[in-house]
Amino acid sequence: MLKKERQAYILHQVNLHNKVLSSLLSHEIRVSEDTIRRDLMELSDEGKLIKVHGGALSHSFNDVIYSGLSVYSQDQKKIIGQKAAALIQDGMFVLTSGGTTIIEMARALPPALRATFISGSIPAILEYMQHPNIEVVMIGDRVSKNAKITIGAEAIAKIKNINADLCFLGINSIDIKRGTTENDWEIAQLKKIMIDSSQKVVCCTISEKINTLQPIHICNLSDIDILITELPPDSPVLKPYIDAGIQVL
Amino acid sequence: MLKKERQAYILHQVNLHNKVLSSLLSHEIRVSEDTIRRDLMELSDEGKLIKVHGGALSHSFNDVIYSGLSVYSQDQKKIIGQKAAALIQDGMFVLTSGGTTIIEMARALPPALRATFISGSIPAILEYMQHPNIEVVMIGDRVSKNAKITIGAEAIAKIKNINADLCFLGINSIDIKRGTTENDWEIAQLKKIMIDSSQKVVCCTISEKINTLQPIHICNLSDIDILITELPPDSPVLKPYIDAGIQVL
DNA sequence: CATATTTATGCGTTTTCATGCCATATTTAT
DNA sequence: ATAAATATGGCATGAAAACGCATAAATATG
Repeated sequence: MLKKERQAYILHQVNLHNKVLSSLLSHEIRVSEDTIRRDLMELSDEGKLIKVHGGALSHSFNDVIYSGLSVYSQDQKKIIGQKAAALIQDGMFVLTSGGTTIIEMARALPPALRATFISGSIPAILEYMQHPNIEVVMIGDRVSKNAKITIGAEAIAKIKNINADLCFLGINSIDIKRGTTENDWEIAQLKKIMIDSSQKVVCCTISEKINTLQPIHICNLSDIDILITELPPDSPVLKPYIDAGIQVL
Repeated sequence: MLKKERQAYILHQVNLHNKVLSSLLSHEIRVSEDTIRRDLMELSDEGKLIKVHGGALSHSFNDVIYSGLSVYSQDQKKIIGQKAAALIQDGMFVLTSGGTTIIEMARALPPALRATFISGSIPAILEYMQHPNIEVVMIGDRVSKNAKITIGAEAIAKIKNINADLCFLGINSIDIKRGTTENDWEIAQLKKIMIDSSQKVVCCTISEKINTLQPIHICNLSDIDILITELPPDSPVLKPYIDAGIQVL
């Protein structure tokens, strides 16, 4: 069998099944795995497939995943994300909302971390999926196209059954008197339940949302354990929250 | 034998078999391999074939096998997507698996369509979310990073409670004897349940996957109502499936 | 017709290519 | 953490190609 023939066959298989395994091909074509690997390498160099450990993937296969997410990462949110990620330890069950700060948290997770992340937010789930070692659980229900999160009775019931170690909420408003507030009723319900279902509640927000209000109440300051912003904890604007018994990072 | 004769013979062989081996030709025509090589070189210079190490290939070989497939199969899938999308009517509840054909179906949905789509496939959900009028429901559970789909007991239980009008399955193997098969156990389970939970079952696949087998059984042909490929329904390869009582589009 | 000249072919030698094998990293899964 | 699978780079080997050269047949030339 000619080299080109073999490569054509491989390419055919890749396009057919979206993936090939070196070991399988080697056995099938009866050449050494070295040869297969060299072939895959060449085809990969020519851009005809994507080489991965153990075999190769078709290009169209991998395209799918990178489609939906183009969050412009602000430095402030990156800082918040890093502080938040540092709280998570191996083995934890972590419940999270959606939002850009949460996405940044997901990106800041150390690769070695082994934990379970539970969320109804599709962008968040997409980020968690990139991580090599964390277990990802999606809360199902009706999908809100705006918020890109699953909402509804089903989702709420599901979250109620969870007992998480940590809950990360990206919030849009926090106020010393009224606590955190929302402008979407369904999402407010979800966040309330998430708070109830977690041992510790962490709120993440950029500082400009501090001392702002929205119509729908989520929780009081007393329900919040940790508040994360991009500011250093001794910033004056955070003082009232520390005084209210919240740990500020 | 004259040189021209020899070259004509070689060319004939190339066009007939899509490939020739220098060694074989040399033996066949009883000239030295050098001569064959020189012939191949000349023919290659004239653009009549493609010289490779060990022999030569016909042009059509490269055209068909190489450049064709990746783009071609995308087009094929678009055709499938359109046929599939045409089956859906306002008000329907539609259960779908993941896979590239399903994605194309999602893209082919008419903007005015009002229906409810239920799936555990994240790429599929992302597509459905782009649509202005359809309701999207996500099946929750553990996320399989490979398949980008939610899998597990929870997901299965959820699907069991659904009674959908239509079920679209992107399948990787269908065979006249064994029906449809899978190589992932969890996904096979999901597909089985989806079939049980739907009035009508539609299988979508490019024709290359017809009459192929994989290890895990999903369902028999009798469970399938409609089969969609990129081929016209009267293609010979589809005949056995029509005879088996499947509606082929 | 004798003899250059071109063309086609084969042969040996040297290079290059394709492939397998192995020892050692690296990655992945358990 | 550990075992299994996979990757990497070097090396050996046989097969194919390239190159130069010799030869012989075909063709041209005076």
